[in-house]
Amino acid sequence: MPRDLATRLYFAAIHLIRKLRAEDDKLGLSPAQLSAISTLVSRGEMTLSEFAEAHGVRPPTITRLVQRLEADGYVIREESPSDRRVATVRHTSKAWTMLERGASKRAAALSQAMRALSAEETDTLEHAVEIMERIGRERIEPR
Amino acid sequence: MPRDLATRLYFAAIHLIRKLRAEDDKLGLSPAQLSAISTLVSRGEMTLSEFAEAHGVRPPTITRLVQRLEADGYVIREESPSDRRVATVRHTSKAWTMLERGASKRAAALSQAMRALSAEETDTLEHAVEIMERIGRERIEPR
DNA sequence: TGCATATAATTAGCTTAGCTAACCAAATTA
DNA sequence: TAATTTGGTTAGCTAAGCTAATTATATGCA
Repeated sequence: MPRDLATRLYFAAIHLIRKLRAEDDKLGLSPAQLSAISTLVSRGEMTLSEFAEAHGVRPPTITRLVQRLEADGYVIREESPSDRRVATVRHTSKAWTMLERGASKRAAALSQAMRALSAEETDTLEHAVEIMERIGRERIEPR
Repeated sequence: MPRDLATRLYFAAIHLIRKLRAEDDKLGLSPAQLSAISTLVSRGEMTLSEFAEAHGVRPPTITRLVQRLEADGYVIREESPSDRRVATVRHTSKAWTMLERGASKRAAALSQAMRALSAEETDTLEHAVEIMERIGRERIEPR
């Protein structure tokens, strides 16, 4: 197994997420929908192109995702008055409420594992999450 | 945005992964295939049921995934001699080589972000990854 | 022994998420 | 004004996930 930090972080993140996915099923949202909503909530209103970039997918994928999320009441689409080609999206209060509800489910699912952590380990994780959040927001340029 | 640690860790992990996904495309493997291979490599030979559980999917999904991975030369299936219902899987050297190759791609993609980290932040991340790896291996019981 | 039940995996058939290519409509530029 | 560029959508495909039903082998018990 490759041992560089980037790779270990990557696979640790993947496996952790796959573990928790079952919990999210109970919210009635797919992983992609949940991830998209969390991006929108943390970054605020965006155009569809910006949303696609932030979510890491191609435009057609965002078009369909937003159609679904709008139909389900999690986001609102608006046409830009200045440029009629452009559409913007923002989240609804329902989206926020849903994330809150999911938070308690995930916390419950992780509570056993989390309880076993020392205060020092919790601090480490806390700090690491800040770093990961920062990296996750950065743009990685294609080569 | 909900602010408990479990949720922040979860979304930070999701967004980080989605960022790096484009890199993995170049390996010619889907995220699910890559994740499955990394699980198999780190845990060693397993039955299909165990593999499904470890990978976090239902049996039919593993059946198809393994068919694909076997056809592509990343895993080998074997029938259990003691119980003819059971099949086991293990990874090939090709799987290992591919992970190595992916590691350098990811490292390159992250290098910009990683270079910006202080030694102390790298340490924090290193330690946090160990914790995440541990949590990721634990079984989360359904309720 | 022999039948009933349990277990491991597969097959069938569905939905969602991703992609590229092709397209439409609005904005910009020559 | 015509040509080009840009933002988004449509069409059509593949892969990954699911549940329900099926097949084949093991196990348990009368």
